Amino acid sequence: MPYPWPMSSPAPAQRSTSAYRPVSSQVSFPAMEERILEAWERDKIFQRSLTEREGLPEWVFYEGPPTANGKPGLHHVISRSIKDLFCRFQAMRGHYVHRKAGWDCHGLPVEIAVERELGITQKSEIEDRVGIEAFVERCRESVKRYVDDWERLTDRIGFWLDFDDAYWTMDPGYVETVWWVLKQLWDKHLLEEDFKVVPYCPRCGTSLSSHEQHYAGSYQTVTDPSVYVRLPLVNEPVTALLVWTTTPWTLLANMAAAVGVDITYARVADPHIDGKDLILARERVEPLLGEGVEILEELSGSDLVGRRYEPPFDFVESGEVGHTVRAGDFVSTDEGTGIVHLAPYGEDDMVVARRDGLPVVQMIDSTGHVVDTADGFAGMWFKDADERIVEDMRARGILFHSELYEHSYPHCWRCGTPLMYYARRDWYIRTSQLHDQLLASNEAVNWQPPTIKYGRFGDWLANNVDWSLSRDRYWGTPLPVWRCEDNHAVCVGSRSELSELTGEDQSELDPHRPFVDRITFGCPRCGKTATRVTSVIDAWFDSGSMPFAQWHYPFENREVFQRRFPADFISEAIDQTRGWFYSLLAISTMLEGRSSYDNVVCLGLLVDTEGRKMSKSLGNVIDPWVPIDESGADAMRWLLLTGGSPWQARQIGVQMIQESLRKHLMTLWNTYSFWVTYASLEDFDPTGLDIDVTDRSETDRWVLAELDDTVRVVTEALEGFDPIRSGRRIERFVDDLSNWYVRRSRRRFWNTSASGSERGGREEEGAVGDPDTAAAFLTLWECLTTVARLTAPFTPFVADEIFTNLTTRDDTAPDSVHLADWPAPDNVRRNDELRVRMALARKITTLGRAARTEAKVRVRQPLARALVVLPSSEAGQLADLSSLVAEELNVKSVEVASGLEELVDYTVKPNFKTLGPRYGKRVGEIAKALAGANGHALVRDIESGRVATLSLGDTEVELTADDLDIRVVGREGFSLAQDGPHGVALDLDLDDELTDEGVAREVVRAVQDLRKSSGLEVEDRIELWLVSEEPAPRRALANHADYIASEVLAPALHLEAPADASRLATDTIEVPHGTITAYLSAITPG
RNA sequence: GGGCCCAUAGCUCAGCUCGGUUAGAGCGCACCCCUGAUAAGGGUGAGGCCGAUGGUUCAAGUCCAUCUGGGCCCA
Repeated sequence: MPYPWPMSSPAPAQRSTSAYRPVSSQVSFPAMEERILEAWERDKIFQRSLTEREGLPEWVFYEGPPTANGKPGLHHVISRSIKDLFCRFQAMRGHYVHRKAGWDCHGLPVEIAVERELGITQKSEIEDRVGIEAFVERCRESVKRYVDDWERLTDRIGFWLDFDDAYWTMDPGYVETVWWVLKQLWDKHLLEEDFKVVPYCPRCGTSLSSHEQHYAGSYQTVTDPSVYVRLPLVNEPVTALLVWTTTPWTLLANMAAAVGVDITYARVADPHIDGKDLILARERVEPLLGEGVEILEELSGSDLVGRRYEPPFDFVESGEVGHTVRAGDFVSTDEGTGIVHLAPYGEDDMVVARRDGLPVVQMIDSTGHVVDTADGFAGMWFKDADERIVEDMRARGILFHSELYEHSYPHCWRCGTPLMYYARRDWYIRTSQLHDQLLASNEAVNWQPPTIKYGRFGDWLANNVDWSLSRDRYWGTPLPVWRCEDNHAVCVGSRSELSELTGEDQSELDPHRPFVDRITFGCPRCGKTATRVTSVIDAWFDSGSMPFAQWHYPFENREVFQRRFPADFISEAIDQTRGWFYSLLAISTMLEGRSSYDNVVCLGLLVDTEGRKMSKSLGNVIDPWVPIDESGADAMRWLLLTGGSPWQARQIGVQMIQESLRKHLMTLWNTYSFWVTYASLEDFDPTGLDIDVTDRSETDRWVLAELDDTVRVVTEALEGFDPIRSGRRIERFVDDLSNWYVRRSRRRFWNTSASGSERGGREEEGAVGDPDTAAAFLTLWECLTTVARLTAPFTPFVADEIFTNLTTRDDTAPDSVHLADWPAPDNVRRNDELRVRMALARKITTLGRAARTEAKVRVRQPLARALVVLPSSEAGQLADLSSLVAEELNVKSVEVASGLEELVDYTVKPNFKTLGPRYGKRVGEIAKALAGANGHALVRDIESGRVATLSLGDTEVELTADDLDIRVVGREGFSLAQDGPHGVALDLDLDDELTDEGVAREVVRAVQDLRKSSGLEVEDRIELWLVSEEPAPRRALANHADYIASEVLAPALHLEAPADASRLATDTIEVPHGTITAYLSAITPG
């Protein structure tokens, strides 16, 4: 049998009842994953993970629909992995977990991509040059363009999602449900038209909702002119109002100036122009003009109200009240001058304009350019006009001061154009009326991490403003409102309703522009022709309607909707707080009076190794296919899911993924490979084998106790949506399994393997002669199959590879780990006492190794004794495990030291945890007293079970073992490895016997090396010659010939030189007091 | 300007909910071991005033306040 086996193994579910799939310790994870994907596909494992769990309680997951108009990046992998993790976990926990895919199709991002393709720079070109129908058709194509990439990546990383039954927000059925949702709101008077100042993107030609405006990255730091302008009073030309603005272009449309009626103003001399005065808030005099400026007169705000000033530009007719001072309660003296210039570009401004009847004249058109009537500025881009406006005012002497001002300013979240605030008529959802209900809905949601709930998200809800719904665009769900010339409006909630209104069958209607725009009908109230308002709606409203619209509810699937509302679980990145998390919550609160999700895992952003957020524009996005092809999806998932808090911004690099492969997955794989290698040699079959846990060795019982603890911790952590705690526990267990259990138990697995391959006829199948060997095989098998199930939600591929292979002989086992049940805790395995004892044994071992390192004595050299210092209460714990410790340290005996008091000192410190509450402030005195006390005497008292007493001047303090923290310290000249109350010293005296044994082990090692370098297989027999000139090595060889022969599988061992050494493999071995030369050749069977 | 988050070893991160006097892991580094898991693996060690200051407390990486720096969100 060749070893290692080639990796041309068959794919998983091709079961054989006779043999395990060979496992190489050198494995290509990406290739293995590809094979498993094929097997899943072939055996329909995903479908069966659903059908086989039909009837179980549902655990409802909602997929947040991505817009597939770009390639998915690594930051998408993390959220898809998290979704998959909890879905798989809950499925194995005994739930039916439906996983319907979804695609977000509508909206500005799609339109902008198409505009770029078509070279469109002006919104008007869409209607004039391209035509709405053709444009919309391009949009429809564009959203499908990257769907393949998304499906491929989703599939490759093992995120099970039902793409065949995906919802598309552009489907007529989906749109119809959205119309139905809107109609519900209409009937509740929550959908209304209103005239407001809104953030408006002049390039896209549409207003933005507040959550779009506040979308991640939309605020950018920009430098704008900050100007102070003189507005001379008409009947008192020597005096000018001083106003401040950072948007000079708004001055073109100045309509009035506002003051606070309760603010005190001051008239001061204009420092730049002799004989002229300025008026500004008294509090602003010093910050703006410096100290020591003489106040010529104090005025109250109300004194100023009504006074007329000369406008900065004469494009706006003053009328009755234009260009006069108005009262405004929003005026503050925190910055500026305390006098606010009013223009139709601010919410506050418009309130005053409406109240006082100010002249509202738009000086900027809807494309962001200055209108024709503005002589000298006409046609300029509004931001570009700033500079010329400043110069113009400077030339006319009304500019008091100008400087550059750095501040953050909102930009269009998709095209990057600076936004304008613009007074417009738009459609709104009155979410602000639902303030309390929204907060109540949020109250019932479990947020992970919890801080979002009352922090970022709660704040957002508390400051909720009406949802600006309408967009003057083309590719979106059309707002289903028709209106006649008398302003009678009808909201249409379904296609059948539209059929009734029009008297024509509209069931086949494509509910998009321009088709819906062509539909008109007689107004039900007045009979005049009603046409649709041209707006489409915010695409966030589409995705927020998905709990309803993904099922085309209520037109179909009423029962399905009931069953799958609300979701148990959703997860997206933190940038969705104002996006999907909000739209879902708002819509379901309005319709169902509650949140549409119970648990939400909110992910942090991925940042690159320089701490910058990964984004397309920075070009620092990691292509997920690179790590997938290099290290595999499991390694990537493991790192993303367990390598740090998913909700914290994290730095990720490709080399970290390789590390996670090597460190964790390879350890697991090697352990698995180890089992399969020897189980194959032994023909071991665990099926039906049952060895009572209590009948197994201490090491077996220990590892099963650790396994049981792992099951408990991982289950609890995943129930609480904590992937990091569960991942760490799995990682630790795999490490324990590999580096302690397997290392300690290795020999038990090849106990009989020397004869295994020579057995002519196979014995009873699956029989392993030695019960201890069988117990070891079974124990490791139980650990591996259980770990496979625990890690299945994290690393679905390697878990399935391990699980299917290890259960290959069990016809009753599921065909995939993903069809298996989650492991349950087992009280028979549970053994915390043993876990504590083993921890102690490992601690002593660690100290022993440190002592060896210190003494520079290699582990192969046996030593007579290890002397262990530990509290007497622990001596019993070590007793059963001392042979294990002796073996690990290669010492003949482990002795608990007594009478070592001359060799060690003790430092005794108080255990503050117990003494603190009892003695409070006096704890310090106790510590001081202990430091000066006789350590040996105290320890003697404690060790002998007496209560130690300590005198604190006036009081006696009684101390038990629990109250003291005793640490050993090696006395000078005595080498002792120590940690806390534990210490290990080694007896370094070597007699001939020990030395000889060391020589023997050195020889074994060298011969094993030689076997290997000669290309022998592990089970090959050899003929061996060992020769030395010196007496000491010769004695060692003679004494240990049998041991050496059996260790290196040398039935023929000669302690003399071979007759003809020319064709033999050879090596010279350095040993104490001489050298040994070894020659070997393989014994050919037969 | 306001809110939230973060700051722990050279690097990437745990620990903080619930305070206990010796703060952990991996990577990297140094030295060593193992050689029947082997293009692996293991051990030992060096490396931290836990961002700063102040407070609460017998006791603070952990709780509170302020500040600094970084990030995110908002005005």
